[in-house]
Amino acid sequence: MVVFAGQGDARRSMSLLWREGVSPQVKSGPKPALSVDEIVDAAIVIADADGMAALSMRAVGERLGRTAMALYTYVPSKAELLDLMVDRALAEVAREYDLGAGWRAAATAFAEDLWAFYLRHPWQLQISSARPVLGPGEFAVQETVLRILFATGLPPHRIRWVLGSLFSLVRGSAQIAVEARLAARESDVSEEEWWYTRSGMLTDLAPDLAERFPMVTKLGGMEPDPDDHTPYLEREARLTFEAGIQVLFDGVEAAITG
Amino acid sequence: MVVFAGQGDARRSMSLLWREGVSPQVKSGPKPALSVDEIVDAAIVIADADGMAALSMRAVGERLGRTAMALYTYVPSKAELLDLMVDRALAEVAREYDLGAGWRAAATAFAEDLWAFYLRHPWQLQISSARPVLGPGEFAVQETVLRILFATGLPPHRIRWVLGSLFSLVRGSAQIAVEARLAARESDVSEEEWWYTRSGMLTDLAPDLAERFPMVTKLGGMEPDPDDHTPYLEREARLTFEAGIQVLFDGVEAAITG
DNA sequence: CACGTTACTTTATGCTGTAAGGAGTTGCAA
DNA sequence: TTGCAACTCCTTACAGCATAAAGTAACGTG
Repeated sequence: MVVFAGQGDARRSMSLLWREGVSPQVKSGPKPALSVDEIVDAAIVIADADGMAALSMRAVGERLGRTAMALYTYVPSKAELLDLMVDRALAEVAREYDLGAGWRAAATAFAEDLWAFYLRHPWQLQISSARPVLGPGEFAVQETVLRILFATGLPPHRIRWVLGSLFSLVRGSAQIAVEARLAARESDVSEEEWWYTRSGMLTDLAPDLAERFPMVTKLGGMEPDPDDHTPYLEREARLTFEAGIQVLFDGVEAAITG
Repeated sequence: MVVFAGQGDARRSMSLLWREGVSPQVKSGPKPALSVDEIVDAAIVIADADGMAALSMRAVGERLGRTAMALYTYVPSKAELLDLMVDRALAEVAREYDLGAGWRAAATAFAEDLWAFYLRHPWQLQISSARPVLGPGEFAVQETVLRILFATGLPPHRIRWVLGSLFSLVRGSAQIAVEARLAARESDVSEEEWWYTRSGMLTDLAPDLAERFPMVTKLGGMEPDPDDHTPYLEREARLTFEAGIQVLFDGVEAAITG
């Protein structure tokens, strides 16, 4: 199910997000052996490697040689930890795109990087983007893409939907690619096996499939490319991504000239 | 976190999905007081009303006056129940679209209906579309949209990415709208309050925001429309949806003539 | 050296999905 | 008619989850 970021206690969450360069006040008591950053990093490592389902407070604690409860000294709750994960990961997205070759080249490069980012951090796609985290990482990404999009010369109200569509297309197609991988691993069944088994059962259970759904049949299924051993769904997702942003950018060009 | 459909035992799941018109064999033992359909319907009601987080086997059982374990007589596990929910809900999507006014009008109407469907059943967006359920409902929806898209005259390999982009755009924008609502309810904070609180804290924590992120500032935030009291994010999502599919369909037209 | 503050642990609570086993009901065969 | 197998449904139990509450140990400052 979807995880909502931005659900924890607002003030605590936000001050953790924007804690950049806060002078560590001298305090009594034992020295903290951990740090928020260490915890967030550990959580990201777990989520990257084993998926969101494996991300428990116990797991993060264990990875740092602590109990789950030890984390609560640093982080108010799991919700805030998720916020911090999201924003910290976003910080690694590139910020500088050369606009010398035009906005379209830069926008395409950005979309590529964002796609790669989601493949590196699949769990990002499982976190709702409706309630933004409003951390420095997220702002930086927005700033980056907006600098490119404003180079089109379009007014803000147009930029907004371009932004929305761009993220929808990248997230949507990346999700297919990512979940194809995740699902394969979670169920210990490769994509090929899965499809093979399922289509066999389908012809058993609904032998009239081709007549009932002629268009689906006409579209055809996986035709493996002997030269490309990327799993089918992932390749399909990739093609959708490329074609999708092309069409979007064509639309932007039309809006500019029209 | 994302829920994977299609993860349960393949054979059992598929035969439940395609059980249409299976003759109920005479069996010994007490008459079943429930049915798979009743269970699936109850689960959908719960998910519609209270969200995926509230959908537990105990909750479904309770709604039917049974214990959680009673459900396991009808359904092998929660994973299969999710498959059945997905496919059954999809069955309510309209199937007949008039192609008399051209593919574009029909495709737009379909996109509208799909958007409305996701707003009616927000939990659908929380289920991965990477591993399709392969049930009759899903096939019917695919058949419906493909009948429209094949009316463009484009070859299958082009239809595929149009299909993918269409679903990405609809799902992506619907997700924003839907999660804006969900998050508001889950946190007992209205969208306006949430934004107000957050932006207040932002100016406290990062007073140089406007200088650091000039483009974000330039894009502007929520400008409430005095005539339209739809929440901001939902309105924004709606605009993205409309503009997104327009651009997509423009691209399709270009592909046809070009 | 005592005391307050802080880091961290243990224990406990109420959720979750579901395995295991038992009770009760029904239809068919002997 | 009786016995039995098949079936529905229940209770109990378990592991794993987030996290509240309370306790212990370490540390800096008075």
